[in-house]
Amino acid sequence: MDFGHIEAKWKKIWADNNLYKVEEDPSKPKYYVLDMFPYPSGAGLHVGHPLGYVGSDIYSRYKRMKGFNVLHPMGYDAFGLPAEQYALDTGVHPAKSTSDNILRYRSQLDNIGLSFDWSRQVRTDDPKYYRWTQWILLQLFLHYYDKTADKVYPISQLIEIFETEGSEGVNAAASGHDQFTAEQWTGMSKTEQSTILMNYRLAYRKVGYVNWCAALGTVLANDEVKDGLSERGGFPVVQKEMLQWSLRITAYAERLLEGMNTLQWSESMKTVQRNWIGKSEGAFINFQVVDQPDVTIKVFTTRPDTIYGATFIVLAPDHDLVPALTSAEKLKDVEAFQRKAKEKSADQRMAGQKKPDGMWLGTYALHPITGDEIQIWIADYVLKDYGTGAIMAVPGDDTRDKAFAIQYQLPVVEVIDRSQVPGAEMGDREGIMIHSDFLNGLQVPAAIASMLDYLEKNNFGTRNVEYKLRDANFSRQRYWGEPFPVYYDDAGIAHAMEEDTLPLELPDLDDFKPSPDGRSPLARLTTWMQPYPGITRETDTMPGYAGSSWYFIRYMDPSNDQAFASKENIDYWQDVDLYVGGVEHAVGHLMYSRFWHKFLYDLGKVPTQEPFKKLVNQGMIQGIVESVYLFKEKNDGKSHFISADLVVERNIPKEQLSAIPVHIDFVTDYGHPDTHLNENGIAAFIKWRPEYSDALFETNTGIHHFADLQNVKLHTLSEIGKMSKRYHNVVNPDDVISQYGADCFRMYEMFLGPIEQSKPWDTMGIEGVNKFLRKLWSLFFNEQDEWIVDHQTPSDDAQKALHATIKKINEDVERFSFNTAISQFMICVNELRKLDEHPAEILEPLVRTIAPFAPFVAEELWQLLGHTESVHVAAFPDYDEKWLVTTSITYPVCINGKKRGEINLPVGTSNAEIEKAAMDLPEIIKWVEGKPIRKVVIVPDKMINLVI
RNA sequence: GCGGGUAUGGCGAAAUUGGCAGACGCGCUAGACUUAGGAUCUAGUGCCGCAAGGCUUGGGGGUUCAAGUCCCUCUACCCGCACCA
Repeated sequence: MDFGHIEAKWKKIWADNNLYKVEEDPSKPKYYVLDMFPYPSGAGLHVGHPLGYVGSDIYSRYKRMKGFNVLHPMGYDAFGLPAEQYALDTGVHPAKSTSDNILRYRSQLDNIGLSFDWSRQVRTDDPKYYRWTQWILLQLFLHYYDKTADKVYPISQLIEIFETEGSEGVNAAASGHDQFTAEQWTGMSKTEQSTILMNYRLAYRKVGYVNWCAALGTVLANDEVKDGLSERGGFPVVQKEMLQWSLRITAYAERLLEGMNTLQWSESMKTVQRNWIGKSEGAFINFQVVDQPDVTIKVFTTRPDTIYGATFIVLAPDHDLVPALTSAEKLKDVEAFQRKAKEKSADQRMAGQKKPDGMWLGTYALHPITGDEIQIWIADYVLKDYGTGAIMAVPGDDTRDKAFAIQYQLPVVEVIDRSQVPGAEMGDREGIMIHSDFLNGLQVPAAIASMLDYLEKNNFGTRNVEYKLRDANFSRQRYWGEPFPVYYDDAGIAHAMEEDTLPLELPDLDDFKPSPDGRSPLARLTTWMQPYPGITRETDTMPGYAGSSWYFIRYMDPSNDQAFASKENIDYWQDVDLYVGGVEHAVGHLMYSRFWHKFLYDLGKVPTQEPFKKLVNQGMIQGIVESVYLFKEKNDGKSHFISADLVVERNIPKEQLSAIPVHIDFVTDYGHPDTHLNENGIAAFIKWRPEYSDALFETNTGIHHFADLQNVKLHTLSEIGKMSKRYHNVVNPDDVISQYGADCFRMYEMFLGPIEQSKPWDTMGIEGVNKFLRKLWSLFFNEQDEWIVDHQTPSDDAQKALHATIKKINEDVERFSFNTAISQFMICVNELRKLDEHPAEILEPLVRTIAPFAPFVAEELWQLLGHTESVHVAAFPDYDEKWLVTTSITYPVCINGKKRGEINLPVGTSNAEIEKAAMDLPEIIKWVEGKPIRKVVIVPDKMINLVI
């Protein structure tokens, strides 16, 4: 079998015939299988990337053969930080490097034999594409969200309301709560009006604290920041006040939460999104300030029932009311505290978790119910941007408040008795209220309800729902992204560009480096920034997730220049039936896409509320990281390596050693616990890293100098880790394919284990799949390479093997269990080889069954079987029950659940006969030893159990 | 700390509804063929035991005629969020 020849041949024929091109066809049911499109990074694909692609490809091919009209497209997420960062690293213009990388990706993807309809390819950096990204952004800019109707309306409609009724009747998602009459509105200047409208637009510009990453020279969204570092590159991120574009995703918080209930996503994926949205229900409660009747502090709490335990108030250090609430004698100290708090990085604040830091403002508030005077504090454990930035502290039932109260010796009042609830802890919604006046004796949930009613009836507060979800920052001070289709007039008022002037193309720029001062590279191009007097363009660009938030719709109608996709095509393809991609997009891409999709739904542009019905998260393929140990400090001035087994033996602390990742091609037992460098390996290592040319190697045969290596085995440290250039363990699919063929590569990736699971790339097992493919081939050709398929009548056993396989493959593919499907193929082929039959009647449907998995070999065999049409447009075979029915069943006979014998009985034997036959078995008689049988359980077609 | 997940041979794993645990593959062992090999084929391979047999799905307990699967509990590891009021 010459797979290289076969693959080259069919790749060409498929491309020449547009085999995988798909048209809208109302006569067939549609099915949309989508892969997350890749960033075309310079590193190319490694064997981990195609894991999901192969899975979705098998499913697509299977669905196609099952009669579905399958949309299975691919494209490139070409804009954004990764592409630009690569361009910066290499000094090549992003447009060029991106195009080069795309060519490389394409060739790698083609090598795997993926059935993408390339005529539908999209590139987010193509002006024909980002024209519509800009168009959607404009729609966001030109609409606001009405919370009463749960719908979006044009901003022009909001202006009409303001002109006729003022802000009174407006219940919209907004940044502020402006209150004005119609007269006041019409009396405002254009600038004032524009500022107010910005508070309502779904895409808006606002001054605020943002995640500024100086090393990357740009602002980042919350999901792009991990533990105070940028997700990309791991650079420090600080809070900086800047004028920025944002998207009002918070308007959709509740719908994003609710929509999840209809989705077939993994529980963990849904949980991550739910946590990110972070809904909590509770109440705002107002606290009057003593001696300042016109000042109230509004706190948010989810536990209004504990209000009798509220013994002090805590504000965030940067809360707006702090200056007004600080007494004269405390002013200096408070200001110093505020400065200190502001300087603290995220890390330091986390360290402060154990030791709360706070200060009394010197003033008091009135407890709304008891009328007690309680102290007002600031503390860094209260965050400005959650709730109201102020809390009522209940040290009796909140661990943080309690720690704080102990630290500063503030009063503690217990309000819940949990002595009757074993295992319940502070903060749990269990127990009985105490020291709480009319709530006393109530269970916590009842007390919450009762207190909410009480607060609202007496105007002490109102019910409220809070979300952790923040509006998404949408400005990047970078070159490689979509320009904003907006301009500013001389008054600084933002205006939407006219739709028919789109796209606003990204100008060519040679110096695209970010600037450390936060100005976008585009600002250097003054002729572009100010094309006409009185018009200034936005020089920030959109973030990476802009183009990826809607690309799946563009595939439905990729070359449309009248709309982002035609209504007919969207109505036909509807939504993505199956989306395959990595878990790393849990809160970024998947959240933004759902948000944009819901917005487009509200505009009446798409027919579904959710874009991705079913989501499968493929695992990562990990690499084996091999390292050699080097002592960090040895006083002889030489590098001193030590074998990993000695490190364990002598229990050498890891701090004294550094592990240096090594290339492993020159080592014998790749990836196994006893992996080592032998003499040749060490020689190769020294050649590769000449700085170690006079190193010493300590092994269990003593200390060796490089010059006199003999019988040396330097054991390495084998760990499972990321596949990365750094660890010299990247496996390129092209290399695997050239050695074993694409079909073998595809099947092996699937055979490795369940698709959702992460697993190390272990080359040992690939031989098994390779062997299987050769065995498959040997059903068609003998050792002399002669065609041996005949037209004899197949045996019943052969029929049974085939039809059992078809049935199992059907079930396994439907539930995405490709590893078990491949096992079944192996069983089937072994069976047929044993039977030594080669009937076309069996082999023809077998080829069709295996075609989604091994498209090249199947196609070749299909042609050899005399077909002129591709196997990939043939029908997936149906199995025939008649070959699967059995005439007799072998029952295991158990005594008390333990198998003691076996009995073969014809189908349809009555229970009484089965029972009698079982008890007459000699083994059973031996085991029963005449003891009475208490009970006989017969599970139909399964087993017989006797209870003695 | 909160939330989610996982745990099965030497290894990757299977067991779809509570019904013969370990399919399939790797590795290993023995044998055949051999220009002596990282090829191919055949057989064996969970553990203990000479055997009969016993034990076995992270540990402990429970429900059931029957538990990898259901319930309780403990442990370890992985992932996400993290002063969210």
